[in-house]
Amino acid sequence: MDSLKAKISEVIKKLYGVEVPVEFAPVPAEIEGDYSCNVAMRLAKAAGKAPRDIAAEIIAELPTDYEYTVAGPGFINIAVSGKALAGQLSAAWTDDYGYNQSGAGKTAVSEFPSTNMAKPYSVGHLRPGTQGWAAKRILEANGWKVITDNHLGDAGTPFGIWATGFKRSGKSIDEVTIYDLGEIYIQMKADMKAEEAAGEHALADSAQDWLLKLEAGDAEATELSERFNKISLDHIHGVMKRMNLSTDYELGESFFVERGKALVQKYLDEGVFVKNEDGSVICPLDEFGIEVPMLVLKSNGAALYATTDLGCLDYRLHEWKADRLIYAVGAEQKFYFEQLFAVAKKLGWNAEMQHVWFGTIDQVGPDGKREKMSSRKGVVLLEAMLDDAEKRVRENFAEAELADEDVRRIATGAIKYSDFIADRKTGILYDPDKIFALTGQSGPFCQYACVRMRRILEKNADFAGADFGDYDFAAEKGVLQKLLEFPALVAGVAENLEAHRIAGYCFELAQEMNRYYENAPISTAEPATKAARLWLVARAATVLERGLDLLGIEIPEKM
RNA sequence: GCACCCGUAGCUCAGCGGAUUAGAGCACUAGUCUUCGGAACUAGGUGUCACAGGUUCGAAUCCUGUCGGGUGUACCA
Repeated sequence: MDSLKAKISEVIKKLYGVEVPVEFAPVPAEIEGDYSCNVAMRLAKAAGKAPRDIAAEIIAELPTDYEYTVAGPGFINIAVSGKALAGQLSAAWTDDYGYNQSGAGKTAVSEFPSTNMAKPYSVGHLRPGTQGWAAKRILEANGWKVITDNHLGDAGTPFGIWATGFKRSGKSIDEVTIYDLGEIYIQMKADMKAEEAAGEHALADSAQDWLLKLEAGDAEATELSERFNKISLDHIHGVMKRMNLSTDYELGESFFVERGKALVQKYLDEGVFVKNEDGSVICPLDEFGIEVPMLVLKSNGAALYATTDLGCLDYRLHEWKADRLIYAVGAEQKFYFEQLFAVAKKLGWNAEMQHVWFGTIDQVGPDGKREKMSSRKGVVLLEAMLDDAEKRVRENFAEAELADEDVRRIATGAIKYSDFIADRKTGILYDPDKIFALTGQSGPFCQYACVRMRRILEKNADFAGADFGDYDFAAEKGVLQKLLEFPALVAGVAENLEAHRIAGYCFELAQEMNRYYENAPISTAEPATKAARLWLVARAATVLERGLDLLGIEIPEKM
């Protein structure tokens, strides 16, 4: 089809002397043709002619390998035979079909899930993980080298709050679990809020003290921090393993404290940053149209998120030589990242910096209204969600006698896919019955389609690769068109990291296959037909698996 | 106040630079099949695409305004 596009461009240039982007779109089922092209309408104004007349003129110049019709207001509809489509797929097929090398030689860093070590892994950290992982896989499919880094929240105020609350609780460090620590943290946050409202600040001061002690290398603070971090990290690793997520690095905030502070001093000396009377340091951003300057050092001299993030940014750009930085973080931090990226620009740091933000996870509140999930309202923990998902899978697939690993694959497949149904910018409504749905547009539906294809291929393995003569591929047109779309889709989502378009594609392909089986029997077909159909199924299976892989969704052995 | 995001079917959401009769899933109803794996497939929609203007041969899509919801707005992360 690419050669036809080029030919159309050529004809347009010859006839009208202009260049117009030529794209093909699928045609609605009721209308004759397989692809439609709207160039005639785009040309109408420049050419000063009616779109339908232009379409006719263009068609007269085109090769006769295809059938053309002028439809509607001036679409050129192109009819392609199934055989021609099969020929195209065959010609385009390689071992890495769907992938490309547009990012070859370039390095990206994808930051996720940036877990807050103060609390147990909650549903709130679900999206950073799924979206950040998809960003990594999508870029890799486009030839990028991708470094992943879990930017752990292991420094800053949370430690101070933790330490203060922990000492107050009187608990033993050898007994506390991540759940205890999470409760302590949440209680402390509430108490501090009440304290602030009362005009007091004993707890806040204590938290700041602990923080300063830690940064100064105080022995007790260091030990507490290490113990807390180990408990938290073990927990995070456990949950990530169940989700089949991992990162190459876990350079937490604490790793960047010194680097960040040194940078602040450096740019303070150079006059880029400004010191306030109270001792805090800011970076003015007026020239970027941002009225609120970025605070890069607290008045007491302690680092804050911006300090460590600046150090981190510097590290990624200059140590890892990154060309592109991806931050999979919620929408609440949009303004923060606008500031951060502006600071980087001001410092002359050049790289593509992208905040891959996403909407909140909402729930239905007691009043029946949709509201944001939050710790105070009783947050759903990811471990509990995974347990629930696995329980539902076991119940629903009781007859299949699934292996534990397959149960896990299906459960996480359902959870992950639900995150990719909508555009990442759209908030998600947490509804367990919908997330764990096994029918309709869901992860299990797609996984099932893969398993089914694999089984068909296995059972008919002896026919694979056999000659399929002059089979017409008439029944396969829908699937073939879908398969031919895949490479452009993978390339198309690389810029804005729109994983939901991959998810939609996987569903459509799975659905297309289900329709296909209805009227195209395989095992009972004539040898040539059978070989042809197995050839198609093998390719569809590969594409569907690759699509799901980009979303981090695994395929179970059986289900 | 200002900035950003959003408003599409009963519900949850697609609709990528404007284009053929605005789609999918869920739910509901009725069918199909002696099932290569039925968790399937087929059929069934009277939607002021929040509202009002504008640009255009053509607007859910672009522009302006209004209303409604969400998020953010320096010592939290």
